[in-house]
Amino acid sequence: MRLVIARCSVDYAGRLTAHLPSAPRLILVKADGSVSVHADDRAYKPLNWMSPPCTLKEGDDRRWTVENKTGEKLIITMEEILHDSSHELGVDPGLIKDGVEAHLQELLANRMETLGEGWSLIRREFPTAIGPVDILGRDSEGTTVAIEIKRRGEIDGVEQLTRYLELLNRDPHLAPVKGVFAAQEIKPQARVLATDRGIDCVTLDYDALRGIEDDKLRLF
Amino acid sequence: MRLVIARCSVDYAGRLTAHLPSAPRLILVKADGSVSVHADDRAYKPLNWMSPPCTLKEGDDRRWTVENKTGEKLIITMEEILHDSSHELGVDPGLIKDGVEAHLQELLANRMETLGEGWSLIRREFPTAIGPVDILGRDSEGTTVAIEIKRRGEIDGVEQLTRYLELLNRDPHLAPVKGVFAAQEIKPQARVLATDRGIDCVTLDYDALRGIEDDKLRLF
DNA sequence: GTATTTATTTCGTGC
DNA sequence: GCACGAAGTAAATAC
Repeated sequence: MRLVIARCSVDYAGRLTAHLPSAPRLILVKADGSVSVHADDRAYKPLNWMSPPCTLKEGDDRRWTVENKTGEKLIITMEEILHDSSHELGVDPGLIKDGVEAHLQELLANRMETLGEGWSLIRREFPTAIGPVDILGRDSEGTTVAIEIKRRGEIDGVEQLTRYLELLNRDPHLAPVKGVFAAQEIKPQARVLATDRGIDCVTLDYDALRGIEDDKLRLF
Repeated sequence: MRLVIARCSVDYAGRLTAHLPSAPRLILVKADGSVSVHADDRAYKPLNWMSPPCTLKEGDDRRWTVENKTGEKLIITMEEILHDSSHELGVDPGLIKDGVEAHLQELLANRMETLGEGWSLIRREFPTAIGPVDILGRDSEGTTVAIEIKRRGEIDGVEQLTRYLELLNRDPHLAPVKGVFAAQEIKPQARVLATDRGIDCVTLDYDALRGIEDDKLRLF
C-alpha cells in the first residue's frame, strides 16, 4: 500500500467525465492495483478512483495515468509531493459479519410463532418462476402466508411481495395466499402501499429474536 | 488527515456486528471525523468504518473507540504502530461531474423528436402526488406520453413508471397516457415487463444525443 | 458468465 | 430533518 499526499489536479473520463481542480489530497495506491484520490471529508468515499484491474503509469511529466480494460482513464497531475510512503500489509483475513437479512430469515423461520400463535413454517426460499419467496408458512387457520423479509422495508420490497402474491394466488393448491412484509424498520410509504394492498406489516426486533433463539439453544 | 499503519484488530457493533482479526492495516482519520480501516485490497472500500458525525477516543490501553450519536461503536485495538503521520489538506474545491441521469433528461427534453417525428415536450419533472414524472410530452397524434429515464433500465424503473401511468390515467385532462421507458441500457427482464404492460422501450445513445445538441448549438 | 439482489450501501435533492 | 431516487453504485449470490 502506497500513501501519497500531494497537491494535484485530476481528470476522469469513463462512465462519466469529471474534473478536480488543484488541491492537496491523499492518493491511495493499493496492492490490488486500485487508485483512489481522497479529500479530508466525504467519509470513506474518494473524490475519484479507479477499480482493479487497472494499470498505473507514472509519467516523467508528473502525470500519473490509471487505465482499465474498458478504456476508462484517470489522470492525476502531481504538482507538489508532500509525503510518499509504501507499506507491506499482506493478505487480510477479512471481515466476519453478523446480523444481515439471511440471519433475520433464519431466526424468523425458527420462530414463526413470533408472527402469531399457531403459525408454522412450510419452507424458506420457496421457489417460484420469478424468484424465491423468503418464507412460505401457514397461519393458525391454515391459510398460506408469503413473507418477504428486509432489513429496511421500502416500497420495492412491497412491489416484490405483490408480484409473488399475484403468482402464488394463481396456484389452486396454495390460494388464497396472504402477504406479510417483515422488516427491522418499515418506511412510511412502504407501509401505506402494503396496507392498501392488504399486506400485513411486521416490525422485527433482531435482538429479541436472537434472544429467543438463545433461550431455545439453552433448552436443548 | 491522519494516516496510521498498524497491526490491529477491530470490532464493530451497530447496524450489524462484525469483527476483524489482527492484521496490518491502514487506519484513515479524516478531518470530518470519519475513521476507516483499510486492507490492501477491496478497491476504495474499507473493511470497517464510522461515518461522521462521530467521536474518536484514544484510550491509554491501545484501544481506539469511535462512537456516534445512535450508539454505533467501532473499537480498534492497536497492537503495533508501524507509521503515524498527519497532514493539513484544507477544504477541497470538489468534483465537477457530467454525464448522469439529469443530463440525459435535459438532452432528451431538448430533442423530443428523437422519440418520433412530431413529438413535443409538455414539461420536465411533471409533479404528481407520488413524485415527479421525468418527462411529460405529446406524440404526433397529441396523445400524452409519460417518459421515465434511467441510465440503466431495470425492473423497478418499470414499476415506478407503471405507478405514474396508473395515476396519470385517472386524470381526465391527460388520459389516455402512454408510457415510454428510456435508458442507455435496458435489462432483458425490465424490457419484458415493460412490453407486457404496453410500455415502449427506447435505448438512449448519450454521445449521439450530445452530438445532436452540439449541432444545435452550432446552428444558433 | 449473466442476471438479480443486497448494502453498516452512500449521496444528493426536494419538501 | 425526513423521505425518496440515483450511484462511475459495488459486491455477493442465484441461475
